[in-house]
Amino acid sequence: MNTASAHRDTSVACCRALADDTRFRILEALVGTETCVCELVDQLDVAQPLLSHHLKTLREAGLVRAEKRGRWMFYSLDAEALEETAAALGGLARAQREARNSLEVCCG
Amino acid sequence: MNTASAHRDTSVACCRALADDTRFRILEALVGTETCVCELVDQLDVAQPLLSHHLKTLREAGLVRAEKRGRWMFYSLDAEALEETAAALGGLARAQREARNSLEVCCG
DNA sequence: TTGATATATTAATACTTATTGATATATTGT
DNA sequence: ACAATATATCAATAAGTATTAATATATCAA
Repeated sequence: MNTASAHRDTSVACCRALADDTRFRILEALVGTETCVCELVDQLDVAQPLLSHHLKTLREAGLVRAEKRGRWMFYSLDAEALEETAAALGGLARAQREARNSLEVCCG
Repeated sequence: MNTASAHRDTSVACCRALADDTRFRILEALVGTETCVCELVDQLDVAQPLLSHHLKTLREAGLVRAEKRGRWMFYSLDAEALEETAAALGGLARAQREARNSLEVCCG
């Protein structure tokens, strides 16, 4: 496994975690706040076991962190993973823009 | 449907299209070149019907454009959709960074 | 200790999507 | 017209994932 495909794996994994409406709403709800699951249940109107499941997916993708305090589990957004994914997509876009003048074409 | 959820829909749809290794490799292969399907078959070692299927997914997400010339169909990267998705993710990350000082916590 | 609360896990089901092989359509060259 | 090439579509299957209900685990309050 080379570096390029390792980076691709990371980006694809993050995009997969982001590719669900419920999970994206969770991330939006977590911006700027440490939030427990019961609060998310109220805010997002999603069943608790389903939330735990999606939060696990997000945690495995590195997009959120979890910290247990008392009987609550507090989730927070990890900006770094988001930034890396954004940079990967932005990098592709930029490379495309820069190459636009010298577009190769195959199969003449 | 309000603006916020419409934007979310767009981001989620793009992420879903990006959430597959084969499709991500297609996008990388398309950077700076207009490429036909047969060329992608060679470069990526993916079966032709599968490629057509994934290209359709990417086109529906707005990530690639298709143009028929002769018997070939040329695909190219659409930087705009990538930029919009990158901006959406980057925006979440930035909002999180900016709010870090004043982190709310629920459930005392 | 007992009951209540918060979260995670498990099992079952439904749904979506990736993949493959076969075939249809369109275009070009002979 | 015919054969060859390029691409798309279709049908079938396999694999993955979202969702729900039930249950387990952990913590706190009384």
